Amino acid sequence: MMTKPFGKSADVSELVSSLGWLEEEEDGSSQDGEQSPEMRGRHGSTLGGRLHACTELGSEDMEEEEDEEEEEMGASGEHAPKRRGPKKKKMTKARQERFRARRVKANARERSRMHGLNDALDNLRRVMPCYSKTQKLSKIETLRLARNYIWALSEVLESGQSPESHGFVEMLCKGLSQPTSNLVAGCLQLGPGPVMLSKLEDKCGPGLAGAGGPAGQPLSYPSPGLPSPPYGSLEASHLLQMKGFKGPAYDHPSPNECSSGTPPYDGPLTPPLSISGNFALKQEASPHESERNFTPHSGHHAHYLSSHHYPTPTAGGLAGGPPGHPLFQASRYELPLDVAFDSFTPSHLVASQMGTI
DNA sequence: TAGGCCATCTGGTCCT
DNA sequence: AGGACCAGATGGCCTA
Repeated sequence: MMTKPFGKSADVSELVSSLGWLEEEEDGSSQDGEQSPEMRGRHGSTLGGRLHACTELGSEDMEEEEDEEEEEMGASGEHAPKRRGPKKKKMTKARQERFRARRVKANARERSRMHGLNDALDNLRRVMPCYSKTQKLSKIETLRLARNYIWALSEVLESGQSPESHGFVEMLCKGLSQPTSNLVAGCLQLGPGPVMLSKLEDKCGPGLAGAGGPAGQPLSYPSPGLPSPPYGSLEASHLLQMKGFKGPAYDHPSPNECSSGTPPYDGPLTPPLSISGNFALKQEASPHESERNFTPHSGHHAHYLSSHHYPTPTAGGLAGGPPGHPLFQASRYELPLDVAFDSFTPSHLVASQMGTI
Protein backbone atom coordinates (compact mmCIF):
# COMPACT_ATOMS: atom_id res chain seq x y z
CA MET A 1 0.00 0.00 0.00
CA MET A 2 0.96 3.57 -0.20
CA THR A 3 3.44 4.53 2.39
CA LYS A 4 3.30 8.16 1.43
CA PRO A 5 0.61 10.12 -0.27
CA PHE A 6 1.08 11.50 -3.68
CA GLY A 7 1.52 15.19 -4.14
CA LYS A 8 -1.65 17.03 -4.91
CA SER A 9 -1.22 16.93 -8.60
CA ALA A 10 0.42 13.57 -8.67
CA ASP A 11 -1.46 11.02 -10.68
CA VAL A 12 -0.22 7.58 -11.51
CA SER A 13 -0.33 8.02 -15.23
CA GLU A 14 1.30 11.42 -14.97
CA LEU A 15 4.07 10.01 -12.85
CA VAL A 16 4.61 7.17 -15.18
CA SER A 17 4.88 9.41 -18.14
CA SER A 18 6.87 12.06 -16.33
CA LEU A 19 9.41 9.47 -15.32
CA GLY A 20 9.43 8.10 -18.80
CA TRP A 21 8.66 4.60 -17.66
CA LEU A 22 6.53 3.76 -20.60
CA GLU A 23 9.43 4.49 -22.86
CA GLU A 24 11.73 2.81 -20.43
CA GLU A 25 9.90 -0.41 -21.02
CA GLU A 26 11.18 -0.27 -24.53
CA ASP A 27 14.61 0.80 -23.40
CA GLY A 28 14.82 -1.95 -20.86
CA SER A 29 13.96 -4.66 -23.29
CA SER A 30 16.23 -3.43 -25.98
CA GLN A 31 19.03 -3.18 -23.52
CA ASP A 32 18.89 -6.88 -22.96
CA GLY A 33 19.09 -7.53 -26.62
CA GLU A 34 16.30 -9.66 -27.92
CA GLN A 35 13.28 -9.93 -25.80
CA SER A 36 11.92 -13.29 -24.94
CA PRO A 37 8.40 -14.26 -26.00
CA GLU A 38 7.45 -14.38 -22.37
CA MET A 39 8.61 -10.89 -21.86
CA ARG A 40 6.75 -9.67 -24.84
CA GLY A 41 3.74 -11.50 -23.59
CA ARG A 42 4.22 -10.03 -20.21
CA HIS A 43 4.40 -6.50 -21.29
CA GLY A 44 1.28 -5.69 -19.44
CA SER A 45 2.61 -7.42 -16.42
CA THR A 46 5.79 -5.45 -16.28
CA LEU A 47 3.94 -2.29 -16.77
CA GLY A 48 1.68 -3.37 -13.98
CA GLY A 49 4.71 -3.89 -11.84
CA ARG A 50 5.89 -0.43 -12.53
CA LEU A 51 2.54 1.04 -11.80
CA HIS A 52 2.48 -0.96 -8.68
CA ALA A 53 5.84 0.39 -7.66
CA CYS A 54 4.63 3.81 -8.48
CA THR A 55 1.67 3.50 -6.23
CA GLU A 56 3.80 1.92 -3.57
CA LEU A 57 5.92 5.01 -3.53
CA GLY A 58 8.76 3.31 -1.83
CA SER A 59 11.55 4.92 -3.75
CA GLU A 60 13.35 7.99 -2.64
CA ASP A 61 12.84 9.42 -6.03
CA MET A 62 9.16 9.38 -5.61
CA GLU A 63 9.58 11.18 -2.33
CA GLU A 64 11.83 13.63 -4.02
CA GLU A 65 9.25 14.10 -6.67
CA GLU A 66 6.89 14.88 -3.90
CA ASP A 67 9.30 17.31 -2.35
CA GLU A 68 9.59 19.14 -5.57
CA GLU A 69 5.88 19.52 -5.73
CA GLU A 70 5.68 20.66 -2.17
CA GLU A 71 8.20 23.34 -2.93
CA GLU A 72 6.20 24.43 -5.87
CA MET A 73 3.16 24.64 -3.69
CA GLY A 74 5.01 26.70 -1.17
CA ALA A 75 6.21 29.02 -3.82
CA SER A 76 2.75 29.56 -5.08
CA GLY A 77 1.66 30.75 -1.69
CA GLU A 78 -0.32 27.75 -0.46
CA HIS A 79 0.53 26.65 3.04
CA ALA A 80 1.64 23.08 2.76
CA PRO A 81 2.83 21.54 6.03
CA LYS A 82 6.59 21.79 6.40
CA ARG A 83 8.28 18.49 6.42
CA ARG A 84 10.83 17.67 9.04
CA GLY A 85 14.04 15.85 8.55
CA PRO A 86 16.89 16.40 6.19
CA LYS A 87 16.06 18.11 3.02
CA LYS A 88 16.33 15.75 0.17
CA LYS A 89 17.98 16.58 -3.05
CA LYS A 90 15.88 17.83 -5.83
CA MET A 91 14.92 15.33 -8.42
CA THR A 92 16.50 16.93 -11.36
CA LYS A 93 16.15 15.62 -14.84
CA ALA A 94 19.68 14.30 -14.66
CA ARG A 95 18.96 12.49 -11.41
CA GLN A 96 15.85 11.01 -12.88
CA GLU A 97 17.83 9.78 -15.81
CA ARG A 98 20.48 8.29 -13.58
CA PHE A 99 17.89 6.62 -11.46
CA ARG A 100 16.16 5.21 -14.47
CA ALA A 101 19.36 3.91 -15.92
CA ARG A 102 20.26 2.33 -12.62
CA ARG A 103 16.88 0.73 -12.29
CA VAL A 104 16.90 -0.60 -15.83
CA LYS A 105 20.33 -2.07 -15.27
CA ALA A 106 19.29 -3.61 -12.00
CA ASN A 107 16.22 -5.10 -13.62
CA ALA A 108 18.30 -6.65 -16.35
CA ARG A 109 20.70 -8.06 -13.81
CA GLU A 110 17.90 -9.45 -11.76
CA ARG A 111 16.35 -11.01 -14.81
CA SER A 112 19.54 -12.71 -15.82
CA ARG A 113 20.15 -13.77 -12.27
CA MET A 114 16.79 -15.45 -12.19
CA HIS A 115 17.44 -17.00 -15.56
CA GLY A 116 20.66 -18.41 -14.19
CA LEU A 117 18.79 -19.76 -11.25
CA ASN A 118 16.24 -21.36 -13.53
CA ASP A 119 18.97 -22.82 -15.69
CA ALA A 120 20.53 -24.39 -12.66
CA LEU A 121 17.15 -25.71 -11.69
CA ASP A 122 16.74 -27.15 -15.14
CA ASN A 123 20.08 -28.83 -14.85
CA LEU A 124 18.96 -30.26 -11.59
CA ARG A 125 15.79 -31.54 -13.21
CA ARG A 126 17.87 -33.30 -15.79
CA VAL A 127 19.68 -35.39 -13.26
CA MET A 128 16.54 -36.19 -11.34
CA PRO A 129 14.53 -39.30 -11.93
CA CYS A 130 11.70 -38.79 -14.36
CA TYR A 131 13.08 -35.86 -16.23
CA SER A 132 10.78 -34.69 -18.94
CA LYS A 133 11.01 -31.60 -21.04
CA THR A 134 7.29 -31.44 -21.51
CA GLN A 135 6.22 -32.26 -18.01
CA LYS A 136 8.59 -30.23 -15.97
CA LEU A 137 8.51 -30.57 -12.26
CA SER A 138 7.79 -27.33 -10.55
CA LYS A 139 10.62 -25.61 -8.78
CA ILE A 140 9.55 -26.67 -5.37
CA GLU A 141 8.94 -30.25 -6.42
CA THR A 142 12.31 -30.36 -8.11
CA LEU A 143 14.01 -29.27 -4.93
CA ARG A 144 12.06 -31.73 -2.85
CA LEU A 145 12.79 -34.56 -5.19
CA ALA A 146 16.45 -33.61 -5.30
CA ARG A 147 16.64 -33.69 -1.56
CA ASN A 148 14.94 -37.05 -1.48
CA TYR A 149 17.11 -38.37 -4.24
CA ILE A 150 20.25 -37.50 -2.37
CA TRP A 151 18.82 -38.94 0.74
CA ALA A 152 17.76 -42.14 -0.97
CA LEU A 153 21.08 -42.58 -2.68
CA SER A 154 22.80 -42.07 0.61
CA GLU A 155 20.74 -44.87 2.00
CA VAL A 156 21.71 -47.05 -0.89
CA LEU A 157 25.33 -46.33 -0.20
CA GLU A 158 25.19 -46.72 3.50
CA SER A 159 22.87 -49.62 3.94
CA GLY A 160 23.17 -51.34 0.63
CA GLN A 161 19.47 -51.02 0.21
CA SER A 162 18.36 -51.88 -3.26
CA PRO A 163 17.35 -48.93 -5.37
CA GLU A 164 14.56 -51.06 -6.63
CA SER A 165 13.11 -51.57 -3.25
CA HIS A 166 9.88 -50.10 -2.10
CA GLY A 167 11.75 -48.17 0.52
CA PHE A 168 13.84 -46.43 -2.05
CA VAL A 169 10.80 -45.25 -3.91
CA GLU A 170 9.17 -44.20 -0.71
CA MET A 171 12.17 -42.14 0.22
CA LEU A 172 12.11 -40.49 -3.15
CA CYS A 173 8.48 -39.62 -2.77
CA LYS A 174 8.55 -38.30 0.76
CA GLY A 175 6.86 -34.94 0.89
CA LEU A 176 6.16 -34.77 -2.79
CA SER A 177 2.76 -34.00 -4.13
CA GLN A 178 0.79 -37.01 -5.15
CA PRO A 179 1.11 -36.45 -8.88
CA THR A 180 4.83 -36.11 -8.55
CA SER A 181 4.97 -39.15 -6.35
CA ASN A 182 3.08 -41.11 -8.91
CA LEU A 183 5.36 -39.84 -11.58
CA VAL A 184 8.43 -40.91 -9.68
CA ALA A 185 6.94 -44.21 -8.71
CA GLY A 186 5.96 -44.81 -12.27
CA CYS A 187 9.43 -44.04 -13.45
CA LEU A 188 11.07 -46.35 -10.99
CA GLN A 189 8.90 -49.26 -11.75
CA LEU A 190 9.06 -49.31 -15.47
CA GLY A 191 11.23 -52.33 -15.18
CA PRO A 192 10.30 -55.44 -13.28
CA GLY A 193 9.35 -54.64 -9.80
CA PRO A 194 6.73 -54.89 -7.20
CA VAL A 195 5.71 -51.28 -7.37
CA MET A 196 2.45 -50.62 -9.06
CA LEU A 197 1.40 -47.27 -10.28
CA SER A 198 -2.16 -46.26 -10.03
CA LYS A 199 -2.38 -43.02 -11.95
CA LEU A 200 -0.01 -44.00 -14.60
CA GLU A 201 -2.03 -47.00 -15.37
CA ASP A 202 -5.00 -44.83 -15.95
CA LYS A 203 -3.02 -42.81 -18.34
CA CYS A 204 -0.90 -45.26 -20.16
CA GLY A 205 -2.35 -48.55 -19.32
CA PRO A 206 -0.59 -51.56 -17.97
CA GLY A 207 1.78 -51.59 -20.88
CA LEU A 208 3.80 -48.97 -19.13
CA ALA A 209 2.73 -49.07 -15.59
CA GLY A 210 3.08 -52.76 -15.21
CA ALA A 211 5.75 -53.31 -17.72
CA GLY A 212 7.72 -56.43 -17.36
CA GLY A 213 6.74 -57.22 -13.85
CA PRO A 214 4.05 -58.79 -11.84
CA ALA A 215 1.22 -56.56 -10.91
CA GLY A 216 1.21 -55.57 -7.30
CA GLN A 217 -0.62 -53.20 -5.10
CA PRO A 218 -1.10 -49.75 -6.47
CA LEU A 219 1.40 -47.40 -5.04
CA SER A 220 0.23 -44.09 -3.81
CA TYR A 221 2.03 -41.53 -1.74
CA PRO A 222 -0.33 -39.13 -0.21
CA SER A 223 1.13 -35.80 0.71
CA PRO A 224 -1.26 -34.12 3.04
CA GLY A 225 -1.20 -30.42 2.93
CA LEU A 226 0.72 -30.25 -0.27
CA PRO A 227 -0.61 -28.87 -3.47
CA SER A 228 -1.27 -31.21 -6.29
CA PRO A 229 0.06 -29.75 -9.45
CA PRO A 230 -1.00 -31.39 -12.62
CA TYR A 231 1.90 -33.63 -13.39
CA GLY A 232 0.47 -36.69 -14.87
CA SER A 233 2.26 -37.76 -17.90
CA LEU A 234 5.36 -39.77 -17.72
CA GLU A 235 8.37 -39.87 -19.83
CA ALA A 236 10.36 -42.76 -18.66
CA SER A 237 13.70 -41.16 -18.82
CA HIS A 238 15.32 -41.86 -15.55
CA LEU A 239 13.77 -45.04 -14.57
CA LEU A 240 16.08 -46.94 -16.77
CA GLN A 241 18.88 -45.40 -14.88
CA MET A 242 17.42 -46.92 -11.86
CA LYS A 243 17.07 -50.10 -13.77
CA GLY A 244 20.70 -49.74 -14.40
CA PHE A 245 21.34 -50.83 -10.91
CA LYS A 246 19.98 -54.11 -11.98
CA GLY A 247 22.09 -54.50 -14.98
CA PRO A 248 21.60 -54.17 -18.68
CA ALA A 249 19.82 -57.41 -19.22
CA TYR A 250 16.30 -56.07 -19.22
CA ASP A 251 13.86 -55.87 -21.92
CA HIS A 252 11.77 -52.84 -21.43
CA PRO A 253 9.20 -50.90 -23.30
CA SER A 254 10.30 -47.66 -24.82
CA PRO A 255 9.03 -44.49 -23.22
CA ASN A 256 6.92 -43.91 -26.24
CA GLU A 257 5.05 -47.09 -25.86
CA CYS A 258 2.57 -45.35 -23.73
CA SER A 259 -0.37 -45.58 -25.99
CA SER A 260 -2.22 -42.51 -24.94
CA GLY A 261 -1.76 -39.34 -23.05
CA THR A 262 1.97 -39.31 -22.95
CA PRO A 263 3.56 -36.65 -25.07
CA PRO A 264 6.22 -37.91 -27.43
CA TYR A 265 9.80 -37.76 -26.42
CA ASP A 266 10.96 -34.34 -27.24
CA GLY A 267 14.47 -33.91 -26.11
CA PRO A 268 17.50 -35.36 -24.52
CA LEU A 269 16.74 -37.51 -21.61
CA THR A 270 18.45 -37.32 -18.33
CA PRO A 271 22.14 -37.40 -18.89
CA PRO A 272 24.24 -39.81 -16.95
CA LEU A 273 26.67 -38.60 -14.44
CA SER A 274 30.37 -38.77 -14.44
CA ILE A 275 32.68 -38.95 -11.57
CA SER A 276 35.71 -38.41 -13.65
CA GLY A 277 34.82 -34.97 -14.83
CA ASN A 278 35.21 -36.16 -18.36
CA PHE A 279 31.83 -35.43 -19.79
CA ALA A 280 31.36 -36.89 -23.15
CA LEU A 281 27.69 -36.19 -23.61
CA LYS A 282 26.20 -32.80 -24.06
CA GLN A 283 22.79 -31.86 -22.83
CA GLU A 284 21.91 -30.14 -26.01
CA ALA A 285 23.54 -32.57 -28.28
CA SER A 286 23.39 -32.22 -31.97
CA PRO A 287 20.69 -34.28 -33.64
CA HIS A 288 23.31 -36.74 -34.59
CA GLU A 289 24.71 -36.91 -31.13
CA SER A 290 21.38 -37.09 -29.51
CA GLU A 291 20.44 -39.93 -31.73
CA ARG A 292 23.56 -41.70 -30.81
CA ASN A 293 23.39 -41.03 -27.14
CA PHE A 294 19.74 -40.63 -26.41
CA THR A 295 17.80 -43.04 -28.46
CA PRO A 296 14.43 -43.19 -26.90
CA HIS A 297 13.16 -46.13 -28.81
CA SER A 298 16.04 -48.30 -27.99
CA GLY A 299 16.12 -46.89 -24.52
CA HIS A 300 19.03 -44.57 -24.19
CA HIS A 301 19.50 -45.54 -20.64
CA ALA A 302 19.95 -49.06 -21.74
CA HIS A 303 22.72 -47.71 -23.86
CA TYR A 304 24.22 -46.12 -20.80
CA LEU A 305 23.82 -49.29 -18.93
CA SER A 306 25.91 -51.20 -21.31
CA SER A 307 28.50 -48.61 -21.98
CA HIS A 308 28.83 -46.54 -18.87
CA HIS A 309 29.51 -48.96 -16.13
CA TYR A 310 26.30 -48.93 -14.26
CA PRO A 311 26.66 -50.90 -11.11
CA THR A 312 25.19 -54.28 -10.96
CA PRO A 313 23.21 -55.05 -7.89
CA THR A 314 23.39 -58.32 -6.20
CA ALA A 315 21.05 -59.85 -3.75
CA GLY A 316 22.78 -57.86 -1.06
CA GLY A 317 22.73 -54.61 -2.92
CA LEU A 318 25.27 -53.29 -5.35
CA ALA A 319 27.81 -55.52 -6.88
CA GLY A 320 31.43 -54.63 -6.78
CA GLY A 321 33.57 -53.90 -9.77
CA PRO A 322 36.35 -51.80 -11.09
CA PRO A 323 37.79 -49.51 -10.12
CA GLY A 324 37.42 -51.34 -6.94
CA HIS A 325 34.15 -50.16 -5.55
CA PRO A 326 30.60 -50.64 -6.66
CA LEU A 327 29.77 -47.13 -5.69
CA PHE A 328 32.29 -45.84 -8.07
CA GLN A 329 30.39 -47.53 -10.79
CA ALA A 330 27.21 -46.13 -9.51
CA SER A 331 28.61 -42.70 -10.04
CA ARG A 332 29.88 -43.20 -13.49
CA TYR A 333 27.11 -41.51 -15.27
CA GLU A 334 28.12 -38.73 -17.49
CA LEU A 335 27.13 -35.19 -16.98
CA PRO A 336 27.25 -32.17 -19.14
CA LEU A 337 29.78 -29.70 -17.90
CA ASP A 338 27.36 -27.10 -16.78
CA VAL A 339 25.43 -29.60 -14.79
CA ALA A 340 28.52 -30.97 -13.22
CA PHE A 341 29.82 -27.67 -12.10
CA ASP A 342 26.68 -25.71 -11.57
CA SER A 343 24.74 -28.05 -9.46
CA PHE A 344 25.18 -30.77 -7.01
CA THR A 345 24.68 -34.19 -8.44
CA PRO A 346 24.43 -37.59 -6.95
CA SER A 347 27.82 -38.34 -8.37
CA HIS A 348 29.24 -35.77 -6.04
CA LEU A 349 27.60 -37.54 -3.22
CA VAL A 350 29.00 -40.86 -4.23
CA ALA A 351 32.39 -39.48 -4.99
CA SER A 352 32.64 -37.52 -1.80
CA GLN A 353 31.71 -40.56 0.17
CA MET A 354 34.52 -42.34 -1.52
CA GLY A 355 36.91 -39.55 -0.90
CA THR A 356 37.43 -38.83 -4.54
CA ILE A 357 36.29 -35.27 -4.37
C1' DT B 1 -13.54 -19.20 -11.73
C1' DA B 2 -10.15 -20.40 -8.26
C1' DG B 3 -5.73 -21.96 -7.42
C1' DG B 4 -1.01 -23.07 -8.68
C1' DC B 5 2.99 -21.70 -10.93
C1' DC B 6 5.77 -18.51 -13.04
C1' DA B 7 8.34 -14.17 -14.74
C1' DT B 8 9.17 -9.71 -13.79
C1' DC B 9 9.78 -5.37 -11.32
C1' DT B 10 11.02 -3.22 -7.26
C1' DG B 11 13.08 -1.53 -2.86
C1' DG B 12 15.81 -2.96 0.93
C1' DT B 13 19.97 -4.92 2.80
C1' DC B 14 24.51 -6.54 2.77
C1' DC B 15 28.99 -6.88 0.82
C1' DT B 16 33.06 -5.50 -1.89
C1' DA C 1 28.92 3.35 -5.66
C1' DG C 2 27.55 -0.67 -7.54
C1' DG C 3 26.40 -5.48 -7.57
C1' DA C 4 24.28 -9.66 -5.47
C1' DC C 5 20.68 -11.42 -3.03
C1' DC C 6 16.17 -11.42 -1.16
C1' DA C 7 11.23 -11.00 -0.49
C1' DG C 8 6.90 -8.76 -1.70
C1' DA C 9 3.70 -7.48 -5.21
C1' DT C 10 1.57 -8.05 -9.53
C1' DG C 11 -0.38 -10.02 -13.55
C1' DG C 12 -0.37 -13.77 -17.12
C1' DC C 13 -1.07 -18.55 -18.25
C1' DC C 14 -2.90 -22.99 -17.47
C1' DT C 15 -5.77 -26.54 -15.54
C1' DA C 16 -9.38 -28.69 -12.78
